Amino acid sequence: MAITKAQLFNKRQIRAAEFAKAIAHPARIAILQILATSNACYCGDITEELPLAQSTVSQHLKALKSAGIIKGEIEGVRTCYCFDEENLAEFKTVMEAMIKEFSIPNPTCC
Amino acid sequence: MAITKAQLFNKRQIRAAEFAKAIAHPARIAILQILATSNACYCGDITEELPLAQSTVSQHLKALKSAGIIKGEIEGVRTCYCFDEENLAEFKTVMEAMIKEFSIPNPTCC
DNA sequence: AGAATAAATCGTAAAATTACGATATACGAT
DNA sequence: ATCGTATATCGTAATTTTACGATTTATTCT
Repeated sequence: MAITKAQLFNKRQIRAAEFAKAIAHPARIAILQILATSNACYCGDITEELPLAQSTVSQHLKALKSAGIIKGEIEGVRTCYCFDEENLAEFKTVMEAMIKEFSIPNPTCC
Repeated sequence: MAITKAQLFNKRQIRAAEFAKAIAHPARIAILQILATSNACYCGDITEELPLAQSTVSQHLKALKSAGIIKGEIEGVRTCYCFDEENLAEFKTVMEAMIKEFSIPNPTCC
């Protein structure tokens, strides 16, 4: 983009956007669902359940980890991915706060 | 991107990702907060409250409208933007369902 | 009809995202 | 030490996003 003005928004807005961006792709939602509902937690197992290449899944996992939604525990040659419960709580708080905020009916307009 | 495989994910995943993408930018979250808490609802008024050009705000409004989170009612020379309550309910449902889904502790791993 | 105003769209450029295959890295087993 | 396996990273290409100013469109007012 021509100019980046993200720094002109507040931290809450930036964090919420970050979380939203993390789940702004069907593949990442699918990965999170796999983590939540199946017992797959290795990149390889997750890749098997998805129509994507291993490198692509690894990339998506990295994105989820960067946002803090998941964490990766190295287990020898592989990495076990699972939800980062602490940050997941923050995710919930941020998202629910936003949902709540948007639900305030504005009486002055429309 | 080289190949698009979005069609290989299910509708719920795609819809959730769409909603998430809509709020995946601080400016769009700020716009929604302005809509929710101030009585600004015209592109011009919203632009005044943000460090962005009118055309940029208009673009963000379009993205929010495309996702269905807001709607625009033409009022003569201007357009009054407000939440699309029906879709906002869907947004809430989808997001809350996802949050809930991710909260199921996986007993088999990590 | 013409001027003023608000919003949308166009054109453009920079950056980010997404995907893949190929390669590198890291670890366990032999 | 070497081999095999799992994951991460690199390199690349296509697409999308983001931003801006300039222009167009649409409507109201004079």
